[in-house]
Order: sequence, then structure tokens, then C-alpha cells
Amino acid sequence: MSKSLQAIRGMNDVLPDDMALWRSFSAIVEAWLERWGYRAIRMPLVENTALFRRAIGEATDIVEKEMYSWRDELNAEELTLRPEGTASCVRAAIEHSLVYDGPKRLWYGGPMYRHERPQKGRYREFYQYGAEAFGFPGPDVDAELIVMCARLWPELGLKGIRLELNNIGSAEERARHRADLVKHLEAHEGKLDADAKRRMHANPLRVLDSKNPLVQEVAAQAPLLAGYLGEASLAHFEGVKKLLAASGVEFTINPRLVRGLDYYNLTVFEWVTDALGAQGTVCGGGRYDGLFEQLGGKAVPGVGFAMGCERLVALMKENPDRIPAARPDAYVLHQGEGTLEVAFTIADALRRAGHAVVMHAGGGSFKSQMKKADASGAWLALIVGEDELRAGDVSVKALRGGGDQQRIGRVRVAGEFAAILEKAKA
RNA sequence: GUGGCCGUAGCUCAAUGGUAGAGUCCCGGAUUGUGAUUCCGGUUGUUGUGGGUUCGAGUCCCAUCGGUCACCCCA
Repeated sequence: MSKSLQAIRGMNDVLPDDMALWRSFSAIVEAWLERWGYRAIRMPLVENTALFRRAIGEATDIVEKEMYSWRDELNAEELTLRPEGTASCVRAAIEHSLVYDGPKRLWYGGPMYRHERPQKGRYREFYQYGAEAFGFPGPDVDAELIVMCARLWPELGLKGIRLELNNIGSAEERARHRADLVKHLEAHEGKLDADAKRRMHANPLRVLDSKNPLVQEVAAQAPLLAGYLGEASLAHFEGVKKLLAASGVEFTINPRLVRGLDYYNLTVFEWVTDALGAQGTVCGGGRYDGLFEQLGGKAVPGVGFAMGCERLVALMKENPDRIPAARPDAYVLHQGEGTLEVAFTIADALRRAGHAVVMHAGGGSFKSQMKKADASGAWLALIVGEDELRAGDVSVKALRGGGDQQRIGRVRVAGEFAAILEKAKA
């Protein structure tokens, strides 16, 4: 084992048995995104490091210690494997003037990279689907994105995913709150632990999340952001809540909900489950109206979410009956001089007619070929032996119940196969 | 990044410091051409890796790699 190479820590192979579930997950999610009017976009996995530093924020954990960054000496560039998708998506929208002719709804999917200690539901390479709506300032699209998710969970067969919501106000409101918050923290610096002190100026909102009881005491008396929210912010949030209520989507307000990326404002939300231990957030997002300008574009409002595929697939795994069995229509076996060519061309003809056909390869006794046919999960076994070869026939045997073995002329197989298959499945 | 627990056959797991095992899977056989059930037989391995203690280490110690859980963080 030690001499053989291993996958990079926190970066996982997905084996064929699991890929069946992954592909069905992807098919459901992608169809759902398209159905809601979101259009696919694809961005590179590698971007300039500066993009993430500017978008996500210098003081965030992601930028401080989780990015895979390196210097590409060939071009003298600082590069980073993307830790999330929103920054790239906004960069692409600015670069290609995507909102020139009006607002846009976009989605993307693919791997993201963060150098964290791996844990269940937390990997160094992990897949996300993200949806972003650019150019819509109103609360309706915030609500649309949230309701969208609410409708997806049942399609994936998932229950017990609850919605947490918060309003973190505008940049100006947060700046005023933040100034007062820092003052408050400074006044009680003696009670803060090292972590809280470090964050006090860099990311004071995070201090409120501390689990240290002494720090909590300080946090409990800290000025609340809610007291700094102006009419516009409150109205926006009311608008979101009204549409959620109209859609029958339940939520809890979590005033502690602070997203770990600096670009958010107004609406932030997380979809959370208790079934995954400490990594319970299955989808998270919010509004980021300042991000376009921060990245050098015109002022364009944005709102979006990203969902963690590994976590959702893990939840789907708990309902094994939803895992689709991929079975071929037929398994073709052959034995005897001259049978291979006949079997081979029959398999070819059936595939050209649209059927899923596995051709036995590698020889073996008749018995072992039958075993492989059964193990393949195929509905039918097609047998070309010496008898069939002489008679110009193929034997068709149903492997999953349904009907006796029959022989049919091999020129008729392609034409009659669909009917035979249907009968075998009945 | 910090701490706890764990690493034995492809998989799931046994083995008081004293000869590494079971189930499953896989392969072969049970009248010459028929699977899934049943019966019989067979192969599974540098016990994650590298050191150390010991007459003797899967077992004890150290390191390292990996997994897992919690902290942290987030999807």
C-alpha cells in the first residue's frame, strides 16, 4: 500500500456504484435549474488569486488559510484553485458584459477546492451547484431562489432540511453597526479570548458566534445589527418573507447567521439538516449587491446560492430505494467455432436500434458466461451457440422472470427485440 | 490548524504478547449448452507504512500516512 500512489487527501474517487446515484442527482438538479429559467455557464477552475482575495475578503478563513494558491512561474502569475463559484461567475459576467441587455439567471456546477481538514461532508475537493441572478434588485428573486430550493428537496427525496434566514442589511448599515460593535468589543477586551481578539477588527461579526461563555457574555450585550437597519433594508426583507409565506415555505430567523464570505448583504440564508453531524449546511447563499463594483464592474445587484453535492448525495444515500439500478437490456453470450462473429454483429445491430447491450468478452465456460449475464443485471440473455449457429437462430432467455426461453431467427432479432424486452420487463 | 477514536483478505469483521481466521465476493465442480437458490472444493494478506521494546508484536511504545468524530469553518 505504501508503495502505491494514493489519491490526494480530501479528494475522493467516486466509484461506479456511487456514480449511478451522482448522475441521477445531477440529472434532477440540472433539469430543475433549467426549469426555473437558469442558464448554464462554465468558468475555469483556476483564477487569479486576486479575484478571490477581493471578492471573498482578506480576513475570511477561506482566503486566510484555505486556498490552494501558487505562483505560475511560466507566466509570473499568482493563481488559485477556485474555493467557490460566485466570484468567478461575477468576473465572467463583467468580462463578457452579460448583463448589458438585461438581468440574467445563471447556473454552474463543478468542483471547488479548500484546504481544510477533511471530515464527513467536508472535503478538499468538493462539488457544488450554484445559481446566481444578476441585475435583479428586488426581494422577489431572493424569494425565488429560496423557494426553488424548497421545491428541489422533495424531488431528491429529501426531508428534514430546514431554512434559516437573516437580514444583514446594507454595507453602510453594517459599517455603522460594525464600528459600534468594535467599540463595544474593545471596551470589554479583557473578557475576549485570543481568537476573538484577533477577529475583533478583521471580522467582528464572527466574534458573536463564539462558543466561549465569557465571549458570549460580551456578545450578548453587544449592539444588534437589527437596530441599525434602515427602512429600505427592512422593507426588502419583509418582501422576501411575504413571498416565502405566500409559497408556504417555512423558515426560522437566525440573527446569528453570518456568512463566511464578505460580499453578502441584505438576505442571507442556509438550508440545514441534522442528519450529517457537524457539516449540516447543505445549501447556502444570499444577496451580494456590491460585488460587481468590488470586482471593477458597474453596479449590478446579485443574489445566489451554492449547494454541496457530496452532502446532498450523502442524504440521498439514506433512501437506498431511490438509487436507480442501471441494467442492460441484454447480455450476449457465445460459445463455439464461428459464434463470436454472429454474436458480435447481433449486439452491434441491437445497439444501433437503441438498446443497451453488453457483449460477453474474455471467454469462459457456458456456465460462467451465464453467471456473468446474471451478474450484469441484464433483462435478457442472448445465446449464440453451435446449435443456434447451424439453425441461424438466437436463443433468448429472460433472466428476471417472465417467460420461457425461445429461439428466433437471427435476422428477426433486431426487429422483434423491443417487444420481447417489454414482455420480459412485465 | 488542535484534540479523541480507528487502520487485519476486494468488502464486513474475528484473533490473552505465542502457527493470521470467519462470512461475503471471486474461481472451479455437482452427466456432455443455461444464471440467481442448494451442496462440495479452492485462492485470497509484506496485519497502512517506518522505526523501537521483547526470546517472540496484528496486539505494547514512537513517528508517519490515511479514515473518522469534535473544535473550527462552510457547501
